[in-house]
Amino acid sequence: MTSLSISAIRPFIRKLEAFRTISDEERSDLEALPMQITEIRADQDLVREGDRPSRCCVLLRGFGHTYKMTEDGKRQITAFHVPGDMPDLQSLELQYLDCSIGTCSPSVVGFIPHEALREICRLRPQLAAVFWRTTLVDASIFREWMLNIGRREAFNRVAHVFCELLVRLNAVGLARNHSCEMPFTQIEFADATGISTVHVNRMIQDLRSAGLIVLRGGMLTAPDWAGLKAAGGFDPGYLHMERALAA
Amino acid sequence: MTSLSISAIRPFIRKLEAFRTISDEERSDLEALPMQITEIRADQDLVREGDRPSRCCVLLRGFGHTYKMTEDGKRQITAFHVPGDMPDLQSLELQYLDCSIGTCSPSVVGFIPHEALREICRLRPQLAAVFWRTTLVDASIFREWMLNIGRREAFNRVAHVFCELLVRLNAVGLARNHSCEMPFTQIEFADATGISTVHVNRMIQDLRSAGLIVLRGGMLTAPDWAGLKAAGGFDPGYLHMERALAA
DNA sequence: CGAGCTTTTGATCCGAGTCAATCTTCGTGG
DNA sequence: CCACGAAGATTGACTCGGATCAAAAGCTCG
Repeated sequence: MTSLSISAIRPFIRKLEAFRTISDEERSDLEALPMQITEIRADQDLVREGDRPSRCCVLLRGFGHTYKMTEDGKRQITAFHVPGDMPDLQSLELQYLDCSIGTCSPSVVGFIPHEALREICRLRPQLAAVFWRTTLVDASIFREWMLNIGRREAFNRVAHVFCELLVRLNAVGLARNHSCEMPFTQIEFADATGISTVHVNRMIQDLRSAGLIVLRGGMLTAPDWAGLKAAGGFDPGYLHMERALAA
Repeated sequence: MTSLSISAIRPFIRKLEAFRTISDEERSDLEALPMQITEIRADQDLVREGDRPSRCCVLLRGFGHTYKMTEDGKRQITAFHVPGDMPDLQSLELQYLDCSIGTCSPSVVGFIPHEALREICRLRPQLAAVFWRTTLVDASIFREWMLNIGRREAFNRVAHVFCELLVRLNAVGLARNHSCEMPFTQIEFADATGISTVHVNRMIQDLRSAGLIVLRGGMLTAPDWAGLKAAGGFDPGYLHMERALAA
């Protein structure tokens, strides 16, 4: 169990290291966190809007998303999650969950009791600061998504989402040569970009015929990275990954 | 100067108290923060995307907004700011500013050096947690705005924004009887909701003729609060203001 | 092999954008 | 106190990006 968790949480440590060096002592404290590690099927909710969780999730393998629904049943995905992400870290400080979080692919998720996280934050204020920082980066991504959804055309929106996922996956070692796993459905891209499924499909085909993406069998490749970035109006600054991008 | 700042920072304390009781010691530490208080005209940028500030702003009087621009010059407002808000608190942890922040009306702004904020966070971890919490609430608001922009019709979007502003202003004592100051222009509402100015104008007129709002001379009133909430699909849970709403 | 998803395609429609002009407001200077 | 100019609010006419509807074609997996 212990050895399993130590290797399993590697994406988690890697994600934190995208923002700041993690010392050996910090690393061993992180590895010592009590964590219940569970395999979870695709399309399962981990938590739901209105919950008052007493633990946080860490996505260790697989992909997920955060979403909200309007009163009349329309869904907006507010974030995609990749390995290493703590999608509900906010629940440590905010009792009430204002959104739902689910898996998009078969996943491995670690659950850490709030208590244990509070303890490690108390003992290691530097780690608390890194956790804070990850939530601030999430907020920065939300701002960029608002710009994307509110002020870019459909074609550019979809390109932007692909750019972001490639860069974020690259930061946790899950992309190479502008190529990565991409298990999200077009329905999910539609709900993330605020357009309809049919139109997402058309934009993806336009991106294909422009030679900007290859998307087949759950894999995405960007044969023309500069072109894709230009199409998405993508500037990675908002991801605050100086360290990871420099590497 | 000291007495000026102590009374001037009242909205700041009040905002924090919307989320948690502030003890007397915490309050006096907050009042002792070195703060340069400045009057600023309307439509001035406080900070710009790309800056690396060494201080944080507190909006003490007046209204502001955070915004980002696309490469081709379209603006998305990602947040409105009311007295008490710290619109760039994130800069304490994230070097690079990923958005611009400006005033919308004549304002009074306090500037607090990062150093001083880091010091108070070190001495009073409980206050650090409250600061973290305010940034998490901001993120929650971003998620709700994404839902608003991505999945609600123009009429409902505009209603939602009015609901949120009424509740937030009420929380800092700046609204009564569902009525508050409302200095934002229709251009700003357009850039906040992701629609065009012309269409915002039409939606506002629809809201008026539906008897849901009275908007004149920089004042907003909601004669039919339940109706406006219904129109906006507004549920204040995402504001995480149990304390303020209960009061 | 068939059921149930996704993805794709085509046809049609509508919410909202754009353009252009006019009307208000409001602050400023004479 | 009033004329003037600038910015915001309003209105109308026209256009278009993207939604909706419906159906067909691929995939995946029990």
